[in-house]
Amino acid sequence: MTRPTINDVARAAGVSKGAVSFAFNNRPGIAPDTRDRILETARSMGWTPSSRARALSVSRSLALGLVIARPPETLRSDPFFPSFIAGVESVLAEAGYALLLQIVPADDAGHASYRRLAEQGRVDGVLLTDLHVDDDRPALLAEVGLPAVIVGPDLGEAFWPAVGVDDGPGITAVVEHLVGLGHTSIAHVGGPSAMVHGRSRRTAWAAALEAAGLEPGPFVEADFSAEAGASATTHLLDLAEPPTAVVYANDLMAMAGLAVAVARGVDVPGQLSIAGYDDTELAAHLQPPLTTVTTDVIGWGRAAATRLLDLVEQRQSADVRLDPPRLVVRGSTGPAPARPTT
Amino acid sequence: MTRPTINDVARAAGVSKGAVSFAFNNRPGIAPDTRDRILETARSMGWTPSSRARALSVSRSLALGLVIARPPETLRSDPFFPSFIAGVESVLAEAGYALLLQIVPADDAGHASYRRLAEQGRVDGVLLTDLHVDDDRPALLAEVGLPAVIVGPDLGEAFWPAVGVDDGPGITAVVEHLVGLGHTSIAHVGGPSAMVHGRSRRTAWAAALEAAGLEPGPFVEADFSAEAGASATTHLLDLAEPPTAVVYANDLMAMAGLAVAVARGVDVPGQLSIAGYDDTELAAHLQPPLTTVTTDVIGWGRAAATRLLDLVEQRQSADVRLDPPRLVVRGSTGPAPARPTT
DNA sequence: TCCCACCACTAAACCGGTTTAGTGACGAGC
DNA sequence: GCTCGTCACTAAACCGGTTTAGTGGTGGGA
Repeated sequence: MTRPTINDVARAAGVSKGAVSFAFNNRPGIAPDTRDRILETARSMGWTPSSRARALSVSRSLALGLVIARPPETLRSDPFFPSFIAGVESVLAEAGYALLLQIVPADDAGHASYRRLAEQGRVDGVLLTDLHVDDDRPALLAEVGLPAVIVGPDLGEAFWPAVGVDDGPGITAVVEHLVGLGHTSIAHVGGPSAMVHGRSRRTAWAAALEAAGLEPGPFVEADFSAEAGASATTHLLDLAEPPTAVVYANDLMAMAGLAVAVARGVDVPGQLSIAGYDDTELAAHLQPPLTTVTTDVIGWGRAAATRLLDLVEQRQSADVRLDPPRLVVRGSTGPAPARPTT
Repeated sequence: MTRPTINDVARAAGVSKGAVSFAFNNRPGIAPDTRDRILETARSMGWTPSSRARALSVSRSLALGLVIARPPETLRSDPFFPSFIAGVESVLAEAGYALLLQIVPADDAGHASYRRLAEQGRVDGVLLTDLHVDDDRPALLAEVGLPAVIVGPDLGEAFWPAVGVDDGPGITAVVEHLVGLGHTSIAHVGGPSAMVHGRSRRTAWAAALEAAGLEPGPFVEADFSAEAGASATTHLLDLAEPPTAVVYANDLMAMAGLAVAVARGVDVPGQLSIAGYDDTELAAHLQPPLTTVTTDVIGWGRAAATRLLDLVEQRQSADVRLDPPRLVVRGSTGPAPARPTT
């Protein structure tokens, strides 16, 4: 009943365990028919090398880590991670690696988790997400000697390579779309400016407005949550001169904002155009359906995993090109109203 | 630079490596002051036992597995897993275990993944989610000798223990709430009847109607997706005698259904009451806000992890009581219209 | 005083692979 | 005929812990 070991296979095939190992990792020094005999014996006994033993002898864990330091509530509605992980997984499975996932309270941004993973030698490298503007995790990882790949736009100054689509062009496309519809007062409800993807979207929004020769519209900093999206929207609609269009940093805030507008009797898109970011499943099924930006998150996961594997296995890695974010126009955006909403 | 090993610590403390191991796993046979000296030496050298080496010598992986066999698209909007995993994680971290996550295409329900995890000895046990009515994974896991805990309602007949709140009472509460509002034609848009949590919700709905002395309302089988929720709703509203209330098996379908109703000019809740299940973050921020059912998913994750740990460590495990699902009444449900919608 | 039990600790085996050093057989070259 | 190199393989060390068997010293009881 107990799993066979390499010794059992060696004995059954009448060779030394070294030979079995050689045959399995097809290295030279084993005659073709001996190799075949060994592999066939192993197959018939149902033997697969124990990753525990392998990990110890090759001094690697054969596992990568992903630490998500966030309160689970904000994770519940995040459309990013499942797809991202699926992409990561598809690469790791092929390479014989496993993914270790930790979801921890946001307290210390997961520092303790990273430290533990490194000290215990649980993983050979980690993926770094949700990067903050002055994130000290890269330094921490450099200190404990854990290779990492930053998931998100490349900041240039980083210790580690970054993989990710720049979200700027997506926001730019949204703004250009709205400008094309005649809007001149385009607001932005952003994520926390302490977070990289909060800041980069805001920057792109501001830059696109400037490029179009428009005044910067009103900006409200929120935190990607529905609650914050709703109150930001209330705030915007209460302005003396409310914007005719709002670009939200994610779908969740946009959807909550849409509900607020509807509840106040503001016609969308007649009086107010609304755009999100993420292309959540629900976005297409709202009333009106939400104009938003879609990204190839699975491909992103694949790219990040590939890059990190190259890093831990000390391979040279090719630069991957990811599909840029793509604007999806739906019913929540329309021509600017003839005169400002009253 | 390279991590110290137990040998380095032993040498530095002037003892054998066995003594260091004893001190760390506080077993008898080490004098208190010797123990203190060893621990202090280890601390000052920053030594932590390598989980690779530990795993090999104790013949356990010190890791549990979670395989999610679903297309990532349907996972994107699933509010369950992040919270669930957070709960699991909180227990595992304390016990020194790690969580191995695999998200794989739905092809073979993850059979290959389970087999691989077992053969390679990657994990000591797995959590089984998304159980199908005639699921063969329990048999597979029994065959490969991998302990498991089924996440979901206990079916009684299973090979392995099950942990999870019964979702029946939640649906029952929704139906009773609607009956109390005077509804007599209450429809259900369910999940796939091939899935346990699809079937159990439908059964609860039918039973609650019968208990209230009502005719079974119309039922549409869907697949938990927004798309399916929308078309099911269209179908229901097209009936000669449309229902005055619809109970959806999850929030996503309910929200899509709500949008369909609004688009058709059906007043919610004036002409049609709508209820979901999950208490998604967005539910409270729709217009009208969605009546739904909330569950303590984090506690659920904790309970499942605890149970599985007890199983792999061969401990007796106490039966945990989970908070039952709780009805959250919001604006999408209201008194039944005086006469059927026309 | 001698014996025994017990305590604190060490030496070595073990987990199951990978990897290095070494060995015997065989053929080629001078 | 002897040496050398190569091939196919084996024996043993090694990864870094845990665990078992064994050992020396001390105290108590007869």
